[in-house]
Amino acid sequence: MKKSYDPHAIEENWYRSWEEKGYFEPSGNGEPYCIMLPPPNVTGSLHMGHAFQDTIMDALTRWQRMKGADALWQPGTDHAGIATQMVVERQLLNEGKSRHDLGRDAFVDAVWRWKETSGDRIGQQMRRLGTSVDWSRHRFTMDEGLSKAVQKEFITLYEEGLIYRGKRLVNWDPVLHTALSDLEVISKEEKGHMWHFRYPRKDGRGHMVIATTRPETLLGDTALAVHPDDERYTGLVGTEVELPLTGRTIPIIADDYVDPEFGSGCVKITPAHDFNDYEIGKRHGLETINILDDNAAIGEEAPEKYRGMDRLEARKQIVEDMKASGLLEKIEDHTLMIPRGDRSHAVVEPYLTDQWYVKIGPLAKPAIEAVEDGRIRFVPANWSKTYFDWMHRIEDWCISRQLWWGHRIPAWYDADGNIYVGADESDARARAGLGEDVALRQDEDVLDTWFSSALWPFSTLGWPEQTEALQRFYPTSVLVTGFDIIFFWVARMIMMGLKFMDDVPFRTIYIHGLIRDSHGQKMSKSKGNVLDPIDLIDGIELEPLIKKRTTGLMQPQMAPAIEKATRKEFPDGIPAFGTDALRFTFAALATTGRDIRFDLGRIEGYRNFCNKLWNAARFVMMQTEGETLRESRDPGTVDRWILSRMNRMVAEVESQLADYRLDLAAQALYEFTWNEYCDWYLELSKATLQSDDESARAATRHTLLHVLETTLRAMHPIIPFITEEIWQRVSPRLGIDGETIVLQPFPQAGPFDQTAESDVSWLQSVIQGVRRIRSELNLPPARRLSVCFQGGDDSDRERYRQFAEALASLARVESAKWVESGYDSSQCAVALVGDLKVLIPLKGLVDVDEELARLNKQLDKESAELKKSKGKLGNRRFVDNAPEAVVEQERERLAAHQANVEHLNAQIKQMKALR
RNA sequence: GGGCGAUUAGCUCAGUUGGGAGAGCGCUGCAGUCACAUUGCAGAGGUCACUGGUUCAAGCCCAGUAUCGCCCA
Repeated sequence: MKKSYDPHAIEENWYRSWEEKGYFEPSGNGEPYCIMLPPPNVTGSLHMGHAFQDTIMDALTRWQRMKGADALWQPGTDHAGIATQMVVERQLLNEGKSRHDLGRDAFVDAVWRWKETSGDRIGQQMRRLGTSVDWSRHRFTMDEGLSKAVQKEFITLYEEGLIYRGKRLVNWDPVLHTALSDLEVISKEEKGHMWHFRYPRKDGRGHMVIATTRPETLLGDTALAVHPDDERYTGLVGTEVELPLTGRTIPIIADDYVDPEFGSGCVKITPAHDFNDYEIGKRHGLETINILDDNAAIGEEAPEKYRGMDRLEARKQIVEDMKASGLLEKIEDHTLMIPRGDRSHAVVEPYLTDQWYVKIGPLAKPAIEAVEDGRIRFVPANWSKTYFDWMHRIEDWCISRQLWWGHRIPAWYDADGNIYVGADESDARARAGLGEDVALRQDEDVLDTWFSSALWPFSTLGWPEQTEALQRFYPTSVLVTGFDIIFFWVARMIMMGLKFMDDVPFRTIYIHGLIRDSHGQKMSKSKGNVLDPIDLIDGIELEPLIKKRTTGLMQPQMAPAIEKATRKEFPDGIPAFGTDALRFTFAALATTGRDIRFDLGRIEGYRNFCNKLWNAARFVMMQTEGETLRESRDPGTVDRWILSRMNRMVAEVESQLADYRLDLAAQALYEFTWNEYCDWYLELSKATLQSDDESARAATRHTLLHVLETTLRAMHPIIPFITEEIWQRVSPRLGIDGETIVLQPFPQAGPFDQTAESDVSWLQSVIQGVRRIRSELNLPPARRLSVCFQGGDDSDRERYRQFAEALASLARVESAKWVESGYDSSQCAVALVGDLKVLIPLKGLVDVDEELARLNKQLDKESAELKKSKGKLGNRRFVDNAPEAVVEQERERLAAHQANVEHLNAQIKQMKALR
């Protein structure tokens, strides 16, 4: 084995071998266990969020597979309607073409081609991460089978009256020319203005003042509204005002919606361009005048002067014109919420169009109940509140998108606009009993991508066919996802699962946090703070990293700032940490919090851990090469100790994984491996391996291998590569035949050995006592020391007999002897282990003052503890009320502190006498 | 305005039914042929945000305050 852990050398080939040999396919035996990969964008690439999530899913899947479950991790990709279409359109734009130049069919072909050529990039990256998905079952939302599922979904819901077509205000993206669902619109505060305008009263007796943030909508006003109880306007309701610049007059109406405290208490109503106004318009039977076109420029229904102007241009002109007419009262700075499309970042307009909707109420109700009654469980449980909060206020879902890339809506229209729905045109005719003579044209629009991914947990398993896989793996075991898509995706899968499969899509929803950068900032291309998981695995030099972060920016002017920040944060680039270190880091970061800061220090630490493991294995291999080993029938205390500690670790890992606490599982593995196996067992084994006791040597070798092999299996779900690499070398020495650790059984915790644990704990205390004295008195580590033991009982003597060699080797004790209670310890430093005093004769080795300082420090500590204990036990109510065990524990502590204080006082007195 | 969350060592975070506050990183000192310097040994470092309450006992339970964050309107 190489002297240092070199991830590159060992990760290279294992994945290919695992995949080729089909280890990741369900075995067909055992309890079904299934995780659905949340499908990434087919043309996307792996980011930190994916890598984090994949690590969690892989750890769970590998763990279950090793436990004998029939484990399926189902992979696939999503066609990501808008995002993908935008990418291809942008490419066309580089050639000076638009999708309209190509036409629909050619454009869709172009997207398919790009999907093929851009390749399965994310799949390749997932392989680098070691994800144990069953690639042979890979699915894509636009595959034939999944497209059939979408058609069935649409037709069924339509026929049950749960899908309808309606003219409604939608969020209109004027750049992408499509409707967006509420969730695709991001509202943020931006600086703007509040314009105060005068609308002249028709009776000529003054004017009404209204305030607006969007002057251009004036052209579409069809009323002014005041609060019915607002005394200022009581007599005016029902009268009319002139709508400036249009030659129209509009009524003043009364509606509760108006806040009389806000502004003048009078608001303009533009039903065609504002969601609230639309509702008011409906209540009062107001006309809706659509003044915009698809580009959000002023359209046909507006006064001729403004037609064709962009909305912002029109805004300027209207303000000018109002000013010129003396109708502009004032302009104030104002901060307001601006809605933007999450893909195009264009300001979204409320816009009146025909769209398809899912009537959500009947679907939401059972979906709420499924979580209420525990058929679905959120982990952490608190997320159910977020889910309920949203589900109780959910509104009908706009599912049509004015795009070309996606599942085309399976609806046809005749010349009169009647709707026919079916799997294809002839099916639609057949369902309606319509002859061939009636001409039909298909709806131009496609369905929201989430309309297909809502079916993911069963469409990937073959639905609507009743496949074996569907029978076996639905409902799936756990969904692993981020809280940011609880509404987008999770809720919709639950609704559709219950609707079409009559059962929940998953039993558990494990919600993990979002990975942020080391400063807590969200990682984003525009901020230039993204980390590529592959760069953490392979490493990257500073210059390529800067180039990567500054090319293809939406705002190229940010490049210098990004470069500067990158140079500062990664002056030497990013070293290669390897996949296992990255995965261990993700596991360790998988706490219950919602934000996760990713810091390079962390991954470096876990890379070091991998190196530690590597070198421990190297040591074990060196010690066992060509040697006999045999499992002892009567293992020594130290062997029994490490086995007991190992069993505790295994039990802990098992229970933490079952609780989705990968952080605590990782911690248990880390602590056991480093702080117990390496720091103590390996060190203790060195003495045994050099002893004359052949059978003890053989037993120790066996234990070294056995504990390592077991630990490797416990770690494998989190760090698959290094564990496989080492296991391949270690397992033959134990006579284990198996071609891979992937399919080995997960360890089961054996019994704990309390006696061995206490014995070794004693040994550790003695060693640490000696080491502390050595360190605090600046005695060189290499100097061998003589020690004397004083006090203690038979068990101390027995333990000393047992551990003399270990003590010699780990504490560098040259000789040790027992002395009587009357022994003059005035020239000794003392360590206390229970009733036992460990004396180190100093013979002028050390400064008396230093030793006194050391003793006084200890005395202060002990005195403080003693005082605490005394206080507690002196409290009648504590003694009376606390459980007996707690009181007893306190009494023991008191006694120990008491004794320690006495010993230390005596020692200090002797020391002082020497001065 | 509604909902959710956070506040613990210099930093990032664990802390289970209430019963002597922990880890990693960083910091200080010592250690260079021995599995590993990607290391070892030892150490320093805490008003558990604040106020009040419950309790024999509160980081943990309850009420309130402050600061910060996320989601929704």
